[in-house]
Amino acid sequence: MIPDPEHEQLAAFGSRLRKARETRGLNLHELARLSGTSAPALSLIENGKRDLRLSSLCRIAAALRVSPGDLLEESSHGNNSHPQARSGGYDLAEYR
Amino acid sequence: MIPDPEHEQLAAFGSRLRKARETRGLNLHELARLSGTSAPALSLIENGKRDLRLSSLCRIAAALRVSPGDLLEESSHGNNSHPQARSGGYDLAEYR
DNA sequence: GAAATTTTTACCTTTCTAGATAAAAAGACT
DNA sequence: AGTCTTTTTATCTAGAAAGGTAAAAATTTC
Repeated sequence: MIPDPEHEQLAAFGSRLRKARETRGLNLHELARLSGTSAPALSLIENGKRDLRLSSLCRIAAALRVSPGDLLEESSHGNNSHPQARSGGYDLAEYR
Repeated sequence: MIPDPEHEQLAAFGSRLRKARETRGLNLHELARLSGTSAPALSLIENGKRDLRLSSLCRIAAALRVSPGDLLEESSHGNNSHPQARSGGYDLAEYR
């Protein structure tokens, strides 16, 4: 059930998605119709309780008229801050 | 079987991923070990033949020391060109 | 405070990601 | 040519995404 550093990522993604949707003035039902992802699924995703496929992410982003990357980075509207600041949390194996 | 505009997105993602991996001088086996996604799966993903979960995308990006968004936008190394240029192709339902 | 809308949760089913393993194909090196 | 490395493909299995539907919470509106 989502190992935790990942849950953090999904939660952050979810809140950006929610913000983008609300900016658009859409409710879950409307976004569901536009994106092809059901409203219950969207609810889970926005709350960081469900993982989603890249293809779903792209469909949702298209429905919101934002680029897929905008839903992954901070700020939905342009501002590209941290160039290489790895957001932290992740600590996999090291290169060698 | 991936509806097609999506296959295009996945294929584009895959080639950016491959480029990023090769830039890092990693082979599939090494990236598999670093990311937790198996080499066969990575091969399918890089060739646009398999969808992947957002959580997997984030793990892979972390293993490559790039931000997840960098694998979705053009250019794997820093240069953030087109701010809002919707790449085109998508044409879902319209707002109303 | 009741009614309507929106969101969340639950249950069920189908489909697909993803790992493991192995084997085949492709490339690289001597 | 033959060997080693890297990548691709195939098969099998487990587990999770995602849709549908419906019902329960939570918000909003009158």
